[in-house]
Amino acid sequence: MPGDDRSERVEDVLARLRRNGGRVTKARQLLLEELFDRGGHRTAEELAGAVQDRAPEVHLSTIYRNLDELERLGVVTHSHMGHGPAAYHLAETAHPHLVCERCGSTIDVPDEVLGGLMATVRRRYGFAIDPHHFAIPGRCRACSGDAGAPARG
Amino acid sequence: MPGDDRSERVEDVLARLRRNGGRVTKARQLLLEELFDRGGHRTAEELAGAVQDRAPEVHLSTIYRNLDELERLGVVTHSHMGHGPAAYHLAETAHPHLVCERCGSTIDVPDEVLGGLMATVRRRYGFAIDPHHFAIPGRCRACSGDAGAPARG
DNA sequence: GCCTTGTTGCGAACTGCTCGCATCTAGGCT
DNA sequence: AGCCTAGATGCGAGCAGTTCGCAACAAGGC
Repeated sequence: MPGDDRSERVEDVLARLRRNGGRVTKARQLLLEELFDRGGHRTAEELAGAVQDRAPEVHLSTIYRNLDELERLGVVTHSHMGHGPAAYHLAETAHPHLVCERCGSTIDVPDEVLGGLMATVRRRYGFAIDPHHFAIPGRCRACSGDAGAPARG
Repeated sequence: MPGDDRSERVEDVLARLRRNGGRVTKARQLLLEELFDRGGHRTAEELAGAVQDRAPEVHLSTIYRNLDELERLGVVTHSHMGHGPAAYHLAETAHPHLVCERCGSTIDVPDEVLGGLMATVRRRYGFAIDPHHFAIPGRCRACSGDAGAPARG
């Protein structure tokens, strides 16, 4: 079972939190369990929903605050996926995203796909791209095939 | 004077608008003049301000609606520059942007900088990147030099 | 000039997120 | 076990950016 690994990791983060003068609360525990359990990208709202299944009193603003805190600790990061809400995920599993502007589907790509661009931009402009913070918009295979009416501007 | 050229281009768009069953209104005229006159990237609010200098009654929502309309006509596009408001500009002058997450400065780069990435992603995933719709975040030369406290998360 | 229909001004609504504040509680100290 | 204090929470209000509904308005074909 990877569950043990999971709770070990959760404990780990909670310990780090405590060492930094933070406290271990139910909201934090549940949020971390969610994050380590299911991984993937989830919006703050989705995470709040999942946490609220087990502790309905946890407020969305608490989720945001805790995600912020965890981001400061380097445990999670968020990426902006197109026009909608941001997606949060474990920092260690971060990777660039392609998101289709028409159907909304996302494709996870390995870091190395951006390697060339990052090198070029660093060389030419001294600019260090943050490859995970934003999604790369465009049209997926299916949606660039049919030139039909766009699903959204 | 490039003014002649400008008003010619404005007339052109207005004619196209009319041909599509649209009407030429003061708000549209002024907005187009702003866009063709100064170019660059400007937020809806900035454009509204500029238009309102000459016609104070023009409402921000009218600016949004007209920018939408002009986008549908292919005259303007918008890009999302980091966390703030969107930047609108003439479609013909669109180009990718690098924006520094720390100091907010932006660097305009030529399309060809993204050429390699676009080719790779098209080949590997059949995904057609829209290179202008989102800014590429990271750290500019100055801000990646000093590793100091980030100006924002 | 008239009429039709696209456009406008206005404010209210909406989304995604942040803040202020009174209350609560984790957890170190005893 | 109980106390205390500072961090965390719940809640609602607030905010930025944008969209919407609607009655009033006006462009431009007739």
